[in-house]
Amino acid sequence: MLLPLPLPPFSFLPPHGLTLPSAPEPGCRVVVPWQSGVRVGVLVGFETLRGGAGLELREAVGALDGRPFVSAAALEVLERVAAYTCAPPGTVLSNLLPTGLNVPLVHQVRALGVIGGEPVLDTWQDAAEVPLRRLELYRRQGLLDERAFVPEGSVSRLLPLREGDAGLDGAPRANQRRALAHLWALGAGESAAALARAADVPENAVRALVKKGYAGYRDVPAPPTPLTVVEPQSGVPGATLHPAPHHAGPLLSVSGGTRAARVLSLLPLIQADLASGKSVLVLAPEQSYVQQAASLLAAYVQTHVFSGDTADAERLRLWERAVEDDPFVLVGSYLALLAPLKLGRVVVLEEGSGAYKLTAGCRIFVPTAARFLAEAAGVPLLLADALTTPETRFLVAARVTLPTPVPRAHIVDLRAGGWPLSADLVRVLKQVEARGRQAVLLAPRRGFSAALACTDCEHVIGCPNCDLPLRYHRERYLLRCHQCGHQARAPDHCPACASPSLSPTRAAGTQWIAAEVARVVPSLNVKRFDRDKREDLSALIKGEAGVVVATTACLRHPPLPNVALVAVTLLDAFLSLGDFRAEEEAYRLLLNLAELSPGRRPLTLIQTFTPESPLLQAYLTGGSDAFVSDLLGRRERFLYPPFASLAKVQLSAREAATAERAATWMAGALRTAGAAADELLGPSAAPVARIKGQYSYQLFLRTDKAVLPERLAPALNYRGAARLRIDIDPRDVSGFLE
DNA sequence: AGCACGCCGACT
DNA sequence: GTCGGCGTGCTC
Repeated sequence: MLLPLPLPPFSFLPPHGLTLPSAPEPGCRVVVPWQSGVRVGVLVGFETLRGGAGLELREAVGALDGRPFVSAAALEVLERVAAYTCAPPGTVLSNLLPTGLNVPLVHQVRALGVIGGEPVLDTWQDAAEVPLRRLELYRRQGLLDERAFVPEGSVSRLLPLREGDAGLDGAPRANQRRALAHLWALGAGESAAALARAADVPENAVRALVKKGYAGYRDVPAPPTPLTVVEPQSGVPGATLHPAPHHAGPLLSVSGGTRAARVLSLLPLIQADLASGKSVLVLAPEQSYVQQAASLLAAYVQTHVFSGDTADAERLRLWERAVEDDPFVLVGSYLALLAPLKLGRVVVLEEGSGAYKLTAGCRIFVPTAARFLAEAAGVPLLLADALTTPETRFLVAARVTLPTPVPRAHIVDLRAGGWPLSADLVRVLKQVEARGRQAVLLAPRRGFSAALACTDCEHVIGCPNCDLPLRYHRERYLLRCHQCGHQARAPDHCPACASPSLSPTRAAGTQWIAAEVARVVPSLNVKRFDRDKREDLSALIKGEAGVVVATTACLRHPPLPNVALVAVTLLDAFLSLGDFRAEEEAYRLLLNLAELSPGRRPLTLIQTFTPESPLLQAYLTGGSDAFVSDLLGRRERFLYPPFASLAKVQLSAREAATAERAATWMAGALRTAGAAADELLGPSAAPVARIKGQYSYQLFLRTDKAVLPERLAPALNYRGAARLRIDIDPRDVSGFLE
C-alpha cells in the first residue's frame, strides 16, 4: 500500500474475511488503519507471507474501488519517478496524484462474534465513538467488522408531494396550480425562486405550495458534477495550420511558430488518435497555457481541462470520465498526468518551461515524468516548444520546425549610456504615443529597484531572514523581500553609517521604468502589470493606446491588438542567473515575446550591455536550430545533462554551523561511496545562503547516469540534525561554462 | 507529512 | 506547580 505521505510502501493484511482471489487489484484505492484513524492509499502490489511472518501487520479496512483508480502505467510512473528522484514513493504519489486520496471518509465499525461469552452483533457505529484501545483490542481478536466509504453527496431539492386537489381550487390560486403542475412535470426544482421563474409565477405562490404541503424540500443524492465546458476559440491570429506529419516513432519534437500554431499543428495526429478510440493527454506548464490550448483544441475535438483550480468534485468526475469509452483530449497541468485515460498519445507543450520543475516534494521535471508515462503506456510522446531543449534534441531524431518569421529587431548598446531608457527607446515611445499605438516594456523584476543602497558607505539594506537585498518599492516607500515576504518601511538614514543619502540601485523594476516612461513621455497612458500590481488592461485589449510596463507575467495575459513596440529594458538581467540553462531560457523568452502580439510583427527593441552575445546573433538571424546544436555541443564538452546526470544535495539548518558540518560529513560520505574529485562539487554555501531563517549548504554530484544511484546512496541513508533535500536535474545550478 | 513523546523555559 | 516551545522518532 502506498499512502500519500513521504514514506515507502507499507504492508497490510487483506480486509477481514477476505481471501486473495477476491482482493482488490493493484491501482485500487484501499482504506487502511493509520495511527489513530484511517487513510486512503493505493494498492501497489502483494507479497506472500511465509511461516509466522507478518502476523503483527494490521488489516486493511476495505477497498474504495471495484476497478483500478490508477492504471498499471501510472503505477509504473510512480515507481520510476521515485527511483529517478531518490524520493520516497509516497512523496511522488502525493505530488502526482492530487485526486481521490484525501477524500472525506465515513469509517464505521461493529462488534462481531462473542465478547465475554455473549454473542454480539452490534449495529454499525462511527469508529470515532469507540475508544481507541477497545478498537485495537477487538481488531487484534478478529472481533471487529469495519467499513469505510465516501459519503454520497446530497443536495436539497424542492419535490412535489401531493397532486393538486380541491384545496387549490378557485381563481386566486391559479398561480399555485400552475406552479404545482410545473413542478410535477419537472420532477424537482432547485429552489422556490427557480421554480417561480420557470413557471412564471410570483415566488409567494410556490412558498404557499410548500406551506400547504403540496411540495417540500428533501435531500436527494447529488447529481454527477458537470464538467466545465471549454469555450472554443478559432480564427486565432498567427495560427495558420501547419500540420505535423503523421509520424509513427515514439518521440516527436515540434518547434518554432507561435504557441497557437504549435498546438494546432498537432490536430491531425490528435484526430487520428481519437478516431482509433484513444484519448490524448496534453500537458501545459501553467494555468493560462492550459486554458489557451484547451480553447484552441475545443474548436475541433472534444476537450476537457484539468488543472490547479479544477474543484475536487470535478476532478473525481474527470477520473470517471477518463475510463469511459468515448475518447477525448484532456488538457491539463501536471496534476492530470496520472489520469486513467485510454492513452493514445502524450503531448507536452512548452517542454522547456522551468515552471514544469516541481519546487517541492520529489522535484521531478514534469516532461521527464511524461516520458516515463509514454514509455509505460507504449504510446508516442510529442514535445513542443518555441525552442527545443538540448535534452530533447539529444533524444529525438524526428522533428518538425514550424515557420517562424525573423523578428524586426533593434539592439541598443547600453555601454554608450542611456540606462534605464535609451534615447532610441524614448524616440520610439514618442512615435507610439504620436500614432496612438501600444507598447509593452519588459522589466526584469517588479518593484522599483533591485535594492536601496547607501551612496556613502555602499551598505545595501538586506532582509533579516534571507541573505538577499530587500527590493525597494517606492510607491509605498517600502522595502520588501521577494523571497520570504518580509516587509519594512524604507529608512531615512543608512542603518550602517547613518548617512541620509540612500539611493536605489541599478536593474530597474517595473515601478522605476513606469515612472521613467511617465517622465519622458508624460502624455502616454502607462499601465503596470506584475505580481504586485496587475492593472486593468481591458481598455488596451479593446485597442486603446498605451504602454504596459510588465514582468514576464504579461506573457500570461491575453494579447493586445495594437502593439507597435516590444522592448526588453535589460536583457542582461535575464542572463546573469549563473545557471547553465540561462542562455537557453533567455532565448526562449525572446521567442515568446511574439505571444504579446500574435500575427503581427512589432518592433522588438532590446537594451543590453552585451550586444555581441551569440544568443542575440542567433535570435536576429533566426538561427534557433544551430543555437540548440551549439548548446548541445557545449553540454557534451562540459559533461552536463543530457551527457551526465546532475544531482544537488542540499543541507539546511537554523544554525549555519550545523548545516555546514552536515554538508562536510556528506561530502566525505559521498567520496567514500566512490564519488571522484571531478564528480563532486562543494560543499559550498547556497547562492542565497539563508532563506527564511534557514542556512543552506549544497553539494553537486555530476556523474554518469548509470552510477548516480550508487553514488547517492549515503545521502539516502542520512540521519542527522540538518534537513536534507535531494534535487535530481536541478534547475538552479551556477557556474557552468565559466 | 502528522502525531506522539520528551525535555527545558515563562507564567496563571 | 502547569502550559507550551520544538527536537527526535515512528508510522504496516
